[in-house]
Amino acid sequence: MKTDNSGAQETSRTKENETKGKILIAAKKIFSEYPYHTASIRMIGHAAGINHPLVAYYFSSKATLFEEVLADVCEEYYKASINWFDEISQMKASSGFRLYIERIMEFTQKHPEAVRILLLNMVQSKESDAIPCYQMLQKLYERVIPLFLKTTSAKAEYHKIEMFHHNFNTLIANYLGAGAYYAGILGVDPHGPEYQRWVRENLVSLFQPLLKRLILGVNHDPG
Amino acid sequence: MKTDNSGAQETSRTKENETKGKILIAAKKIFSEYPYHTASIRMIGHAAGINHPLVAYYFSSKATLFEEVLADVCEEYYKASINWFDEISQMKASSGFRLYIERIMEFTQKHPEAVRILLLNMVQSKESDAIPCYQMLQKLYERVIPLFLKTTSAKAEYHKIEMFHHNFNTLIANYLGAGAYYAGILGVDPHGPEYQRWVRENLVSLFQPLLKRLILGVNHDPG
DNA sequence: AAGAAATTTTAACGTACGTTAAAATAAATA
DNA sequence: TATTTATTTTAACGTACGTTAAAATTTCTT
Repeated sequence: MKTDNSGAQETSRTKENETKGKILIAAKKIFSEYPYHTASIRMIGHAAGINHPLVAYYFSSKATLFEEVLADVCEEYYKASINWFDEISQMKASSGFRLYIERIMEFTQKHPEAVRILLLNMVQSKESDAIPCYQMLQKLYERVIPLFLKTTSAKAEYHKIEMFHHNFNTLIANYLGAGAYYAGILGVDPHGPEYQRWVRENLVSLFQPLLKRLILGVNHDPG
Repeated sequence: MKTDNSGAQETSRTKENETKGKILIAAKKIFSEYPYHTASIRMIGHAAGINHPLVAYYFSSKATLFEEVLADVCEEYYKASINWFDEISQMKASSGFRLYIERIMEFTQKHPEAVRILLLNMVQSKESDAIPCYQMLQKLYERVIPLFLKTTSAKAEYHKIEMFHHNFNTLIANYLGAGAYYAGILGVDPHGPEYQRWVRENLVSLFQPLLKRLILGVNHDPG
């Protein structure tokens, strides 16, 4: 049995946690490579180096495993976000924004799972066969808005800030999560510095001016 | 046999074309609801009201059928684009852009297939199990850039115009193709006028100022 | 109307899926 | 050490997949 985790023996839980951990790591990898309905327990078992029915011993179903992975990567992303905003809180808007983009790009290169899982499962087919925990995907970026508000003390109406946020996160998610698509069009290597530079320059030049106006609360474009 | 289509009898091809047409319509629907590897010949057969092996009688493989559907929707989109640019060619930039967005939104509401197929298959898992005709997806929007250049006589460097184009098309594809995701976050109906208004207002306010500068060839933000 | 050709149906192939059950092994307890 | 418990392996279930082959049916040609 794997219930009853209350205190006492520590060594006894080692084996279980080891295997469960291996499964979670493998599942994170597979679910960030294939959409939920294409990713399979067998792939995950193979990636974890175990027999696939062992997955069922630790997770009651595929949906449960997916939920746990999703909660993991969302939390990981949220905690990183807190750090980024903390780091730029004393900087001026323009340089702070540049650094924020730098951080989010570094992070996504190291931990592409959140953004990939989002892109792979965002487009729903039918309500009936929706992926588990769809709301968690919807909250992935949404939770960051309060951090933005607190750090920047932006004066613009919430409506405008929300738009900015969706635009920025949608673009960065696509450019970093579907790099092969865009880099292919641009004719560069999706993992090379050229593409990274393109994404950075693009996002900065598009959003930097807008961000300034959001923070000041200026309504219209001055051009 | 279904080869030998050379002239002469017209009536003899009726039945074949009818069924083939039904399959193409059904395939377009299914491929725009499910990613390539999740969509199935059986689903398509069911949607077309025929036995699924009959699909194999008209299309040599699932990949071939997908390619034909993809070529169809891409051509449909490209032809529509020509009309939009034609319509706005004599207008001033700001009102022309508004109308362009209006047209692209109308079109996508009526023909969501291109944008949905793009979003559903854009994120590649492995080169090994890539979806067929991935390049066609990559060319979907790219082909429109020359139309933009010709119509607007934009003065900015190609690099900047290309960025604008990817940003605009990525956002509109996501907002229109994954409406359930964003409308869910915003708390509105993805098919209602509220959401449509949000997308329109958002895109216009983000890209309108930038477009003006692209056409004039001004390099930096005046804010 | 008879025969040939095109179209549709039925049946089946090998493979993969998520999940369950039971057997086999490893670890902990007494 | 004996035995109970936890973990892992093996085998199997029912279902769905793309594709092929062979029958059955419809349509066209003569």
